[in-house]
Amino acid sequence: MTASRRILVTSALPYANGPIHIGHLVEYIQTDIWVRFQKLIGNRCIYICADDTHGTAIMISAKKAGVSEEAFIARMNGEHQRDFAGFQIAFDNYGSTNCPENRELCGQFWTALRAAGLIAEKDVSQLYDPVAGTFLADRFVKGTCPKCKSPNQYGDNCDKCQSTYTPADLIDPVSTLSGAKPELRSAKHLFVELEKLHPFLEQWSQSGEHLQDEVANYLQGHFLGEPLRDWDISRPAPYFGFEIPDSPGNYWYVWFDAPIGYIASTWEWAKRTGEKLDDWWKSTSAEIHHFIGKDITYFHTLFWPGMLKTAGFTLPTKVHIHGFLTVGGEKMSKSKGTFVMAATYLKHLDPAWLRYYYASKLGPRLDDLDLNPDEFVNKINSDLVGKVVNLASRTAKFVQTSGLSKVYPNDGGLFAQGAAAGAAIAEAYEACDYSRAMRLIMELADRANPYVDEQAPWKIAKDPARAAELQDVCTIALNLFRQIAVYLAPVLPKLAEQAGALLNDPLTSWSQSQQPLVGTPVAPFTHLMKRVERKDIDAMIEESKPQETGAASPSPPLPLSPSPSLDSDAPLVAEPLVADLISIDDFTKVDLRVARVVAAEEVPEAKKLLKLTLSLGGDVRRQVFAGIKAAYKPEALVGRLVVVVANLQPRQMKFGLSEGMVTAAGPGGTEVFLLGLDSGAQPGMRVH
RNA sequence: CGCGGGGUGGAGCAGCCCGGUAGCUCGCGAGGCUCAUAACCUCGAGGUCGUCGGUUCAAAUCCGGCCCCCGCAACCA
Repeated sequence: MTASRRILVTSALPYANGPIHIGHLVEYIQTDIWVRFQKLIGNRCIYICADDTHGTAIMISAKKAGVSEEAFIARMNGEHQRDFAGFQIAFDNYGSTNCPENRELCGQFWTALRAAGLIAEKDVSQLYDPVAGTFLADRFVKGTCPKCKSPNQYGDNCDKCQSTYTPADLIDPVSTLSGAKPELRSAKHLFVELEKLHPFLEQWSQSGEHLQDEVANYLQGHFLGEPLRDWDISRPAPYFGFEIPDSPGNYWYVWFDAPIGYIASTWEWAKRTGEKLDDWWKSTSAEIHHFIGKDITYFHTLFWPGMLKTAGFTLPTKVHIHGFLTVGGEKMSKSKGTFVMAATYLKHLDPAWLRYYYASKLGPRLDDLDLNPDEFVNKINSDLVGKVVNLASRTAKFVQTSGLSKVYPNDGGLFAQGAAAGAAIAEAYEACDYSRAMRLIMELADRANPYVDEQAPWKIAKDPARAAELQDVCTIALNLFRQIAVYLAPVLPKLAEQAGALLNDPLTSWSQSQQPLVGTPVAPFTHLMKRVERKDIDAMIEESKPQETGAASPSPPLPLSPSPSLDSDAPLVAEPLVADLISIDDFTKVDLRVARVVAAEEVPEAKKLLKLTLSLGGDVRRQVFAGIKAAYKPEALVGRLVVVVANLQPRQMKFGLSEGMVTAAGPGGTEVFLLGLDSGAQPGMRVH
């Protein structure tokens, strides 16, 4: 804490295709706490973010909503900003990747990449789906591996022989979107030859300064051990994004312009505040800190540093990567109501609770963070309400008229002890080890409450002759409270504000934790924080269950009376009806058959698969691997009838050949519902 | 042998880098207090620190083998 640092902080840009949920908030709360901490200790720190607005998904969503892309992302931007504000996440600028500054900067990066000889232009044949009217991304194409001839491989690599290739190399490709046979269309594509930056990326990522150890390790093991593949950064029209100036008809892939959005948003901020962009992005004295989730590690630790390096911008000082949110030990689930939108949370619960809860569980590493409702209630009520806030609420009223003592009384070293703890707490904040910081802070509260108990101000208060003593005791208790409020200010800005108001001295600086406050008046005490009630959490989860999944449209609550016509629309939202009509001939191409499960067994090493042996009548047997392990016990399946796609191309899987597909409804995981048949059906019967 | 993280009283965690009486929060039991949002304080029960072996005077802590759990990846045709 010597000379003030200049720090630019970003969180990942949320995609403008859906609302903010409590999983997103892990990152924004983590980042906001770090930023507030930096500001509190006197560093110059700005927090930059924006909506990520480009790409095919946005196009589709806008079309579905019947509005222009611009209107769609504008509305989403408003919702996002509202949600973030609700959680006291305070950006210095919140922009959009669809802004003129970003277009301009993309051009700069592009020019630099060209000049550095990193852009390869290749006329390649890409697969185009004539039915869906779009080019096909790798994962939407399947076919036979050109190397080992394994059938049914995805477009970019073969899981049988591990070789990689492009989708156009596949033999007999099929579009997974429409099932149509893709056409080969020749188009110019633009690639970044990342391998040319290999030495730099190796050095940068392995230096031990910029990445968490396990991340550096991961990169070394997964990518840096072999040549880096060219990165295809252009997409042909139609595409919502920026057209590439020297390549008409081609657009920058969303992942090209998204991180540049960090700079564009900074630029907006700079214009507004009279700052110079280069002081932050082309400066050796400014630090850049990115906070991201582990899912986008690749982009931020390889492509992005490579792009920055090439274009002459400041490299990230540090990329802070966090894990995902689980709820009750499981992935967030829409059907279980644990996929809670930010707006839904705010309807039921106090944002400060989530901020503190996340803080108390966040460490400096990539572990997933579990939100456990019981623990949530517990932590908030006992830590915040029972310990911290209680210090003020049990003493403030005794000094409402007298104010704080003029001289700080002898407290047996309590305040000094707390002040001394500040260094370790600050260190923990700096290292993103918030759980440690919270632990250290709670130790202070655990020392303060026994003090109050010992002094028993409520007894002193009964004797008017001991007024000075009473004032002293409460001065001490309130100072200990204030000290804790300063330490918690990055996490609980509102509490810090309230504490400042209570003692008539706004909390604005970490240094206020080092000096006791004396002689100020004390405002009438009002509740600083409510207790959490379990029923509020339950109500929130309940509300998140049925129709809350509807992306942008705030759906009106359904009537409570049960009515068969009022099924939830969640499944349709998750998987919209297919618009393209098919002919009866198309349908009859699919040979659906009744089959009897004659054997079902676990595949021990497989996580999702059961191995089924099906009888299609007579002695026709099929071996099928079905992804239903989480939903069905093998013994429960033997003997039952299922509907199977009998003429599906066999697929070589890790554990054997799968010769068909068992039909089922549901999103997957534990929610898989096999089709059944009324009694009388016989194996081998065709389904029409 | 795909990569990584972890197994410490009922729950969640700290301690492990730098070996030496096993600690915190919650929960539980008993008592106290009554200022405070059924908040607060004191005391107590409860752990052979996953397992086996090695190093050492001494191992939760260092080394090796094994088992189990969780992410990612791979297998929901």
